[in-house]
Amino acid sequence: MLETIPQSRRERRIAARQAQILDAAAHVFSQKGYQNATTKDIAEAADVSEGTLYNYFANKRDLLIGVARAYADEVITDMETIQPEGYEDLLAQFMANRFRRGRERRLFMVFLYESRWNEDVRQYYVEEAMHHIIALTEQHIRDLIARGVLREVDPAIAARTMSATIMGFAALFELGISVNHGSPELLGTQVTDILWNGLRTYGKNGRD
Amino acid sequence: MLETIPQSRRERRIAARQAQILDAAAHVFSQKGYQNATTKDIAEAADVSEGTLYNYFANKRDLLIGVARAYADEVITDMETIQPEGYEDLLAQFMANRFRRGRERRLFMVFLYESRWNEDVRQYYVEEAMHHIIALTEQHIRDLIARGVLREVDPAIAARTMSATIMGFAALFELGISVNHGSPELLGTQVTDILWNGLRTYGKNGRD
Amino acid sequence: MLETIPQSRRERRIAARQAQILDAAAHVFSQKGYQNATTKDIAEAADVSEGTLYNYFANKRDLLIGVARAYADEVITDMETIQPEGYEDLLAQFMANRFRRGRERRLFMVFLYESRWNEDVRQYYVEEAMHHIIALTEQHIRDLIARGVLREVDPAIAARTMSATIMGFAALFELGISVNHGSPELLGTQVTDILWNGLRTYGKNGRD
Amino acid sequence: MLETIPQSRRERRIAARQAQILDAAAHVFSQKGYQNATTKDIAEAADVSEGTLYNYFANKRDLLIGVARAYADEVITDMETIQPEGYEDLLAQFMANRFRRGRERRLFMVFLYESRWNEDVRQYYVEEAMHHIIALTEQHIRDLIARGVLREVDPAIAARTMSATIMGFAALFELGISVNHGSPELLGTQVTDILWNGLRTYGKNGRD
DNA sequence: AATGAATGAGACTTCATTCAT
DNA sequence: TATGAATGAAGTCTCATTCAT
Repeated sequence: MLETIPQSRRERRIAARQAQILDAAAHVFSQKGYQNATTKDIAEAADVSEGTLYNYFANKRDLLIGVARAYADEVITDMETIQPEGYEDLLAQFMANRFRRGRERRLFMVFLYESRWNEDVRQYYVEEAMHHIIALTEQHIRDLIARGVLREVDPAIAARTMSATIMGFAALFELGISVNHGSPELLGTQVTDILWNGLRTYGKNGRD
Repeated sequence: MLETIPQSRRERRIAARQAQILDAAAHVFSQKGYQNATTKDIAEAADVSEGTLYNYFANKRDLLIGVARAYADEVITDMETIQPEGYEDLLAQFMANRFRRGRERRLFMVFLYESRWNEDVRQYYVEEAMHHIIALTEQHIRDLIARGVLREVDPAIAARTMSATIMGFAALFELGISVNHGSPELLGTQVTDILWNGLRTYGKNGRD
Repeated sequence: MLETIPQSRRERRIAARQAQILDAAAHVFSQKGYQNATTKDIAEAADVSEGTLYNYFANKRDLLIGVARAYADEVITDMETIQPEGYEDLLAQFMANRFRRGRERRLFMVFLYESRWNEDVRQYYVEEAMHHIIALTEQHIRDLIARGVLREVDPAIAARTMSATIMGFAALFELGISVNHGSPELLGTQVTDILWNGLRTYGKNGRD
Repeated sequence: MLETIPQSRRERRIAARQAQILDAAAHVFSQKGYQNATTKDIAEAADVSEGTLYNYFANKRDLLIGVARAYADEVITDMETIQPEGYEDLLAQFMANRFRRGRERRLFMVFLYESRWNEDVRQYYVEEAMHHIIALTEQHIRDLIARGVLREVDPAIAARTMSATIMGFAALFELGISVNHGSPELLGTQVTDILWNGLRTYGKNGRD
């Protein structure tokens, strides 16, 4: 809630240092996961000493929470800036934005996993980011149904199905399981096609 | 008769003890994840000493591999015993079988995550189980397309979409994100409905 | 002091089993040293179970002592059977007998080392075998001096010098430090030549 | 000036701490041998925590190598500083320098033994130190033969005989086998006398 | 008497965290 | 504020020894 621009030079320096450390932590976590990452790794990546980490974050877990929070903010912003006209390729755009970069996919996996053992990660990542995304998606779907674009599915179910499919594909990508001849973008289009056909009405957008 | 069932009392005792330890390990891993689980935890859950673990498994990683292998076998058997007549609710049945129990869902998440850091888990779980499942699904879809039940989607894409959606829902469940008024079975049905509609043809099974 | 021939079949069987285990232990100790050798190694080499070892020997240390005692007996017997006429090549013969086989050299090193940490090994190997050998050598030297063959060195010093040189060469051999063009036998001859020249008188055997 | 002496205070502190730990390790290894020594022992002797050991050495084996290397350096320096005029009592001086202190003798035994199981100890101690010593000795002997002081023995054999005798005496000392009425210095003189007589010519230095 | 699975003490090692400089 | 050496709790793993079969 203190999301204002830091006034003093001191505050700006602190914020910059925090961001520098968080970025390093995100990098290391995405490469090694939370447990395998050492504070030494993170300090080296951030080009500070280990001791300095503890001047900005209470402990290693706090670093993970910081990364999760930043990631959640980014996801929400990303989601909200997708233009309403793009309803049909909502998934495609979101997938492209989120999972084009391996680092984002891997971080996503880390949060997904660690939120089971870490209440705060769950708080920041799951509660805030994912619920937010799902709520937005649900609203979109509700609108589309009202406008007759989509058939009358349960919007809650539909929104969760979309999220689940996206998450699942991120995992498949990370596991190296994917169609060999498809780029991320092409894949996104094809997946969207299937889900979209599962959801839409068949008056105006009949099969070709 | 001589192949599958251990002959001597000694061999039976060893197999039983191995199973006992693997079961304990599966339990602990599903509760704590791999890294948070200690060999002490597992030994206590198996009601043996820590040293005994090492009479049956080379190291902690080997325990995880053992659990993954057993899980993979189970998944494949499960998949193969689903009756062909149940094509339409293939997903529903599989989801119900696999993810009705929280322990299975949680183990699935553990394997999904650990396979990134552990080549053997990837080998046993991803390579053998998931590829197998996807291949089977792909074949089912191919058949259904040939019989005109499904429209002409790319079977590879479709099979992966199904897997991704199932995996994603397992994750959502674990995260506590799901429709509050739905049982796993009802959920499965609804999800299936969406995907099914995204895949089927619209001649005989047109919308009502 | 019970060095009689076992009467009953039972006693003979016990003695045979003990010998079998001791031989295995000697083999393993010579290959791996005492600390690196495991009771499992020894049991496998002896083709018995680990438990059986403990029916014949109180503990692992007791196995080492048993091997040391047997080795000491052998050394003493060996030493005593060298013919008196062979005075001049006493060293050569003894070196050849003792250290021709790598196993003997390596066991020697093991006893030498372990006797520092193990009072019983010191007792059986050092006290009994080495003191015996040195005493015998000393007596030989005393005789040779009395007969005018050797010059009037201190027999105690001379005997210890001989032992030290032999031991040292065994070590050099094990370390792989030796003259590349010499066989053990040739080496023995040359070493003997040097020591012998250091000890003998120069009336009848003057330099040529 | 910039090479041998650490510049900064930090580097000096690190070097001092390393030396402190190595000294403690040398002490413990000489008392207990390598295998019997625990990292706990060494940490206590160095008056640091066990964890601190691992800030300076990768593992226990690395500590042994560090001690061996320091010892080897010391031996070589020692050997090289013995004055050429002292040819005749080369052994006596070297023995006195090396083995007057029990700790040196015991460490020597530890390296001798452990180099069989530890490639790096062999590298640092045997390859570098012992080969060096033997080569130097061989050269000395070669010179003495050329100058007619020693008779025409094989210099390689003679050098190895000297080394072997010294090593053997170190072992005898450790085993408590030695002439009871002799000091190390007197012993050294007597041993030298024997070897010397075994090597020298008999023109100018004939027996009296 | 023989077996070998079970035991558990204790070894080595890692690493998040602290704190003197 | 920054540093990074020191810490020590806690983890994994080994292996001599025991004991029920």
